[in-house]
Amino acid sequence: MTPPRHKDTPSTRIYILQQAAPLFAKQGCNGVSMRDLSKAVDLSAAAIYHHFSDKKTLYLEVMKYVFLEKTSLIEKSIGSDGTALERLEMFVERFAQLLGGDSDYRALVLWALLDDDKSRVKLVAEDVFSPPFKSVKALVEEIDPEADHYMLTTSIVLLIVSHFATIPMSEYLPGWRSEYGQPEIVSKHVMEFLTQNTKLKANSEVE
Amino acid sequence: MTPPRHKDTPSTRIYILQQAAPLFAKQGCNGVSMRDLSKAVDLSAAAIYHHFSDKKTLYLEVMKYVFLEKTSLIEKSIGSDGTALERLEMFVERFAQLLGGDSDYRALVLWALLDDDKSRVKLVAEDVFSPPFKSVKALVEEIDPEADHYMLTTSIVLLIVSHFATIPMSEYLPGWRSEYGQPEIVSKHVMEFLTQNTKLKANSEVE
DNA sequence: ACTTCCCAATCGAACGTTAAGTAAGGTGAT
DNA sequence: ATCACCTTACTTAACGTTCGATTGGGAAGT
Repeated sequence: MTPPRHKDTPSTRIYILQQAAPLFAKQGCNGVSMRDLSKAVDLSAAAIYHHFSDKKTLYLEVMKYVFLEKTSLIEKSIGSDGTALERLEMFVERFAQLLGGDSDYRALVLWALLDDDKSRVKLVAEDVFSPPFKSVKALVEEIDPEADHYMLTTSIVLLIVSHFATIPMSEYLPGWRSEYGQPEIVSKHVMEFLTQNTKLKANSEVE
Repeated sequence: MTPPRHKDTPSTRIYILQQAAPLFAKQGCNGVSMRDLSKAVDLSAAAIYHHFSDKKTLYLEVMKYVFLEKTSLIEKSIGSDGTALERLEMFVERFAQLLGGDSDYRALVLWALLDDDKSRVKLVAEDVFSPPFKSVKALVEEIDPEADHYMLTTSIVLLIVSHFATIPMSEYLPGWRSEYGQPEIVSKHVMEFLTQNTKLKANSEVE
């Protein structure tokens, strides 16, 4: 793909963000130079500075772009039809699908976790992850009012994220099979893990 | 702490590794320069090259040092006394204690996951994580012969790791309380998550 | 319609800084 | 006198960023 010069397409800015995302995902902010990036977008480094004030800003904009685009999909996946448990299952499946299909996304989540810049961590947490987290937590509360909702919600989300995030290393662990990287397998496993939990199951059977 | 010059203490090499670990944990390999490191050890940058051939090697040695030291503790924590479930619980507690008490360790695990250098990922996976992973997997097999042992083992380990690894971000999520960072709370939560799973519970009750 | 001007967008070149790594030599214990 | 260990001074390359010049399309004036 070539950069949109002049009036071809509306925004070179977004084109840069899109090309930068996989680079930052693979190598992190420090691992990508403006020259690397300029090659990827087929523009001079100076041209990039016309659209972004500096590298840190660009990196943050990439994060926002990738996260806001994808994370809004997650929230939408928590529909309003069916029981709370069914809706949770729907979320688990869609979220696994999203993470499995976009290795940039899952890598950027890890980079965000390791970010040395506290303000950037805070921004990502509050602006990006808080809304869907709240939604899932509400579901969990509905399913099991007695549980520690924060802990339980975190566990559910982290189980899915980490199964995908650890793929690069999992491949070298004893017993790995390639299908473990498939979203359907992961979401099925996580749901079994959850629904065979008596706490969760009690409310949909005993009552 | 000052560097062990000449004959003060046996090994400057290990002193360097120890001082480098927290730096690499906080900023990653790319985020730490040899100058940063030389200030931290109060030696010239050139002196470091007397002990390590280059930065990549040094980084790998730091990983090995931190991981091998700590991970051998994990394997030892999987004792041979008691039922398989009791031994699993012991592992969960000790592992949580380890992760909770050493933020360098948990950050370095994440850095290892994001490493762009495949050979380094492979080395860490095979030399460091495979042995304890095998031990835990054996426990899981004993507890529930029917389960997908790989998946289940991964989930257990990842639940613990990720609860700690995400602390820097979790603090900004709605509902966070500081005690969620305590190892006892995390291990208790994980064990509840596990033992209330009918699959696992079935074998210690129904049979 | 033609000229004029403007400005976003881009470039190559260069800035000053910092990176990893090297060279050559000094010091002190054995 | 050797050798492990450390120093200062250096090289070379790459970094983020800035500069001044150039381009080409759109708006405005005539």
